[in-house]
Amino acid sequence: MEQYEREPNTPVKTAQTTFRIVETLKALDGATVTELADHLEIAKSSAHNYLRTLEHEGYVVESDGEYEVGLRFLDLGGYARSRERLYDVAIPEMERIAEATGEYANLLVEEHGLGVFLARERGADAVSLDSYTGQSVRLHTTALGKTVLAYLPRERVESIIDRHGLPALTERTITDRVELFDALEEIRQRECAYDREERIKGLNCVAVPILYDDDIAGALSVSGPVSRMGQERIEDEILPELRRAANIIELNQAHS
Amino acid sequence: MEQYEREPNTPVKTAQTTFRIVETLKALDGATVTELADHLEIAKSSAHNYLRTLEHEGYVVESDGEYEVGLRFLDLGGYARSRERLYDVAIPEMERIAEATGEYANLLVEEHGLGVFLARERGADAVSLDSYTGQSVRLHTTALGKTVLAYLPRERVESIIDRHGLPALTERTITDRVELFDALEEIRQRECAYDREERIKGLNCVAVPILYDDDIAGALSVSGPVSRMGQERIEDEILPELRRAANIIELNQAHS
DNA sequence: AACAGTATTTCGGCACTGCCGAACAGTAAA
DNA sequence: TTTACTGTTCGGCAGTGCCGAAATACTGTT
Repeated sequence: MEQYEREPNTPVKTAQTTFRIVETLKALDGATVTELADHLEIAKSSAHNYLRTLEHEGYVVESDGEYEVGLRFLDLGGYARSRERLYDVAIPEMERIAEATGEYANLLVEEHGLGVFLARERGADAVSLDSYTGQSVRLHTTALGKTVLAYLPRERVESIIDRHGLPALTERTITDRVELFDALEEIRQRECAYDREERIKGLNCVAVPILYDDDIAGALSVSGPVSRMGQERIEDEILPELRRAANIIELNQAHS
Repeated sequence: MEQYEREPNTPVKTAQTTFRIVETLKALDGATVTELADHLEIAKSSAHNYLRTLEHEGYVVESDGEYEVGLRFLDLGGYARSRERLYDVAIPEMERIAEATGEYANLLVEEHGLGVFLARERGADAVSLDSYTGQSVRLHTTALGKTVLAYLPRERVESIIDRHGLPALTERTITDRVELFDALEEIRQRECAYDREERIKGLNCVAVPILYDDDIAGALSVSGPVSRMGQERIEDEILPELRRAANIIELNQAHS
C-alpha cells in the first residue's frame, strides 16, 4: 500500500514558520513588522528577525516598512516548471486554441493534492481575471481539477479530500463528498468536465484530460465569460479543439 | 545616505539553511538525502529532517528517493509577478515584437541586484534555449541587465558589483570594473545595449530601457542566434520595433 | 535464501539559537 | 514638548536544530 501522506517525524519548525511568514505576506498583500507579528501572534522582534533575514536572502522585498513577497520565488518556480515536460509540449497547442477561440486556454497539473496552473494562453477576446500563472487552487473547484480527480485512483482522491477538505468558493461549488464522486463518474463517461461558476462568478470552463500511459498527466481547458460559453459553442467549437490538442499533446509526450 | 544593504542583526540561521537546501536541490537538479548532506556538509539526519518538512509543506516533491524543487514556488513567484504592473502593460507589446521579428522578446527587471526575467514571448522562428521565465541572472552578463545598470545611480551599481562580483560566463563577458562603466556610458549615449555572446555562446541580444519618471523600470530586448542578428537587421528592423514598444509601455504605466 | 552493501530513518543528548519581553530609538502627529 | 505609534536592539531562558551512532529498509548478488 502506497502512502500519500508522510508526516515528518522531527519537523524543522523554523522552516515551517519561515514559509508561514511568506504565505502570510502573500495573503495580506504585503505587511509591516507589527502587522505580521499581530497576524501570526509572534513577538515583534521575531517577525523582525525573520523579515530581515528573508530580505537579505533576496526572497522578500521591503519598501518603506512594507515587506512583500519577492520575485526571487519566480526563479525557483520557473525552474520547477521548466522541468515539467508537459509544459513544453502543451504550449504550442495552447496557443492554437487561444487563437482559434479567442478565450483563455489553461493547463493544470496536480501536486500535493492541489492544482497548479502551469500555463495560461490568452486569446484575443479573453477577459483578464484575477488569476495568474502558477496559482494553486483546490482541485474540486475547477473543471481542470475535477478532470484530474476523475482519473486519479479513488483512494488517492479520498486522501486529498481528507487533507484539503471541500471548501466552497461560490454557492455552486461542490461541497459534498458523494456529490463529488458522482460528478467524477460523469466526467469519466463524458470525457470532459464543466465548471459553471463554481470557482468564480460569471466564469465558465470546459476541460479535457491529458493522459500519459493511462495515468493522468494534467488537464487542458478553455475558460470564458458565461455569455460566450453556451452549450452549443462548447460542443461544436471548443470541445473538438480541446480534444484534438489533448490528443497531439499525449502523442508528443515521449514514452521514455 | 540611503543604504542598499542591510545585514540582519540576528539572522534566523535555520531560515537561511532552508533556502540553501532548496537552492541546492535546484543546482543539483534533484538530489537524494545523502547527496544533499554531502554537498552541504551537514549530517544526513539533518538533511532528512529538512527535506521531509519541506515536502510536507508542499515546497519539495519526492519520487523514489529523489527530492526536487516543487511547483508550489510557482504560486509565490506568479503572485509576486502579478503585482508588477510593468508585466501587464508590457505583455501585449512583447507579443507584437515576437510576431514581427520571429525571435524571442524578453522583459527584465532588477531586484536585489539581480536581473529577473519577468516574461519571454516566443516568436515563430525562435530557437528554444535553456532559459526560463523567472530566471535570475547577473546583470552584467546580459544586454538587458547592462541597460538597467546604465540607468541606475553609480553608487548603486558599485554596491551591486561589491555584492555579486563580475563573474564570467563566456570568454566575452565583461569582468573588469572600469570596462563595465565604460560600456554603461556608451549604453546611455546609444540608448540601447548589445550582448554579443556574453552570456550564452551563439546568442546575440539588443535591449532598450523602459523608464518610469526618470527611473529605470526595466529593460526590453530581442534575442536570437548570431546568424540572424546582424548589425543591419538590428538597426533597421529590431531597434525601431523595440523603441516603439518601450515608448508605448512607458506611456501606459499610469503615473499614480 | 542468506548475504553484503547501499540507502534512509530513528533515537538520545548537548549546544546552540530561536523566542520572548522589556528597553531603546526614531518618526509623526497633537 | 508630549504622546503614541512604529521599528530596532538586547539579554536570558527554553526549546530545538544538530550531530553521531544505531536501527531499519532496500537493493542486487552469490
